Amino acid sequence: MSRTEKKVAQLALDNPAVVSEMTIKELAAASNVSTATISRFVKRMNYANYREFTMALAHTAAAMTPQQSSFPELAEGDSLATIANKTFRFSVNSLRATNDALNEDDLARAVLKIINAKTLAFFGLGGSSIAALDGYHKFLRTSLNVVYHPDYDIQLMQAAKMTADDCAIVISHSGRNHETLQIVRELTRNGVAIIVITSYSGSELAQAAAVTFLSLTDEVKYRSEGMYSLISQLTILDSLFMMTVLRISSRTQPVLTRVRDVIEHTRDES
Amino acid sequence: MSRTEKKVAQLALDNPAVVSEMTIKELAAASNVSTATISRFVKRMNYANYREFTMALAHTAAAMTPQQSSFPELAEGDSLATIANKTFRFSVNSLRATNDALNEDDLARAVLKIINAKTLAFFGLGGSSIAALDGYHKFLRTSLNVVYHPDYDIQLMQAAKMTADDCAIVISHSGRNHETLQIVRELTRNGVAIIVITSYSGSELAQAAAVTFLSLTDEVKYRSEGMYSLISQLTILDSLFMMTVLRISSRTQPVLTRVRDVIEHTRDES
DNA sequence: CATTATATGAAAAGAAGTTTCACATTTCAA
DNA sequence: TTGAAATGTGAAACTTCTTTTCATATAATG
Repeated sequence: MSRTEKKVAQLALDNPAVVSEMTIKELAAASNVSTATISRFVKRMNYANYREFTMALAHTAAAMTPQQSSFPELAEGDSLATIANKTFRFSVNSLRATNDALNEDDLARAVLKIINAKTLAFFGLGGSSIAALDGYHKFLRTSLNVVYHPDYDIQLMQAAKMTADDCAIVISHSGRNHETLQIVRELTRNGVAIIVITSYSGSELAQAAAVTFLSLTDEVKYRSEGMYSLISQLTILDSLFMMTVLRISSRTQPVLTRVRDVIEHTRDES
Repeated sequence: MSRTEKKVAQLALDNPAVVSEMTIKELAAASNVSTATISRFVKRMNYANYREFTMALAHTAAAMTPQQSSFPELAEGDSLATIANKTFRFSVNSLRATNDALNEDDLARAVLKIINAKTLAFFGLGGSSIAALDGYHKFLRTSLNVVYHPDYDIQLMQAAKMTADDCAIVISHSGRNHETLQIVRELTRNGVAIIVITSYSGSELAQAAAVTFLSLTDEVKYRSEGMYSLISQLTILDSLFMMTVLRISSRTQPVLTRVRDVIEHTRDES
């Protein structure tokens, strides 16, 4: 791409919303190149004509706008409905970010470890105990042998009992909680396959894991992250659960009934 | 609006995506009117020119598309990543539906009852115990006097102890669980203010409530709804929590430090 | 250093969109 | 019912926008 074309591209990428409204003349004037160059440029970019190009820009701009406005900081004059809206919006953004960070490879390895485990144990303390409890509750509905107890000492004892045939799902927002790390060291010593769900990939916890899933929030600074990562953690567990059930049932049953099977296994009347 | 203009409008509304890509000539041909008429028509619609009109169409088309594709049914050949994506998408849709069902009035009444309660107790059994636990965990961080115990018998005893000065948040997906209803009857007898989070507005549970919040999923038929309503329940609780903290701190502190305060109060290192 | 390839803008050519104007249709009052 | 005024419409002129051509400049290559 040549220098002049870069100027145009930069302008378009910087504020697609504005450029998408411009005529080719205006854009030419704004970027100090001729209309001819722009016309050629958009064709090089595989758009049929300038109009198609601006349409595409408008689309990306529309797709980006929610991102820009996706830091719903609670402001002074917010009504209750606004606070609720922002809370929901923030949850949605967290889910999106978490989803984007997932990859097929990790999922495949995690599911393999889960369905081959003699025992599947959940570990989580403090705020993360809720996610661990949810994971336990979900996987109870499968044929797997699952274990979870909210008490730290019992979790530690459970970790000590486990072997290389087992699988542990460890949840911790920060990845720095001492008790959680103690459990992980015990698990590592016993050669247990560890699947970690945390928000920080650099933590010691993430290092020890065979597979790490990141529960992200798209705005970390001004917020109590722990609150929003919970929802991401739950949905990661949910994904693992769905995949596991589909895989387990596929061993024994024709494919067509599998999805229905998931539903039956997960009916909840509470 | 004249007859010819209606033809154009109809065409544009029926498939905005297609029309937004058309030139004025093509649209003229497609709707059997002259280009002049269309040009006048878009001006009557308060668009500066035809180009602006097509842009607007493209926008509405873009806004409509995600709605159409928002029922991510798990299909036979789905890869693991696809299963995960659909799970996340479904969670997002559930949150959106739940958010849309909220209204300022209910929120205001709920927050009032919460901050004036001498004791705030959470009730939830089975799958909903997770949401109840999360609510308890969140509100522990406030100055309120909060109570929750996973055991049914203890929940029932707790309900028996409560008075008209207290507030109960009862969570149940179906709203039909017998034990939960037993608790609610006890609460009602004692005149306790009841806030209900459930997925079915018609349930007996919802009838007994002072305020009902609906945790919705936008596709009910083919799914295990309980799983997705959990995330909606959590975010409703989260909203209530945020509103409560902001309200409580506003009694004693200047407004500017409030938001910061929320963050401090909710830091979570687990 | 000459030669070829590539990039660029001015201007011509071609499309797209708008306005004008003449004619048709409808509305409304007599 | 009828004629005048108002409104709606398309063809064509006109304007504006976009693309292509062509001559020139710049960079790359042997």
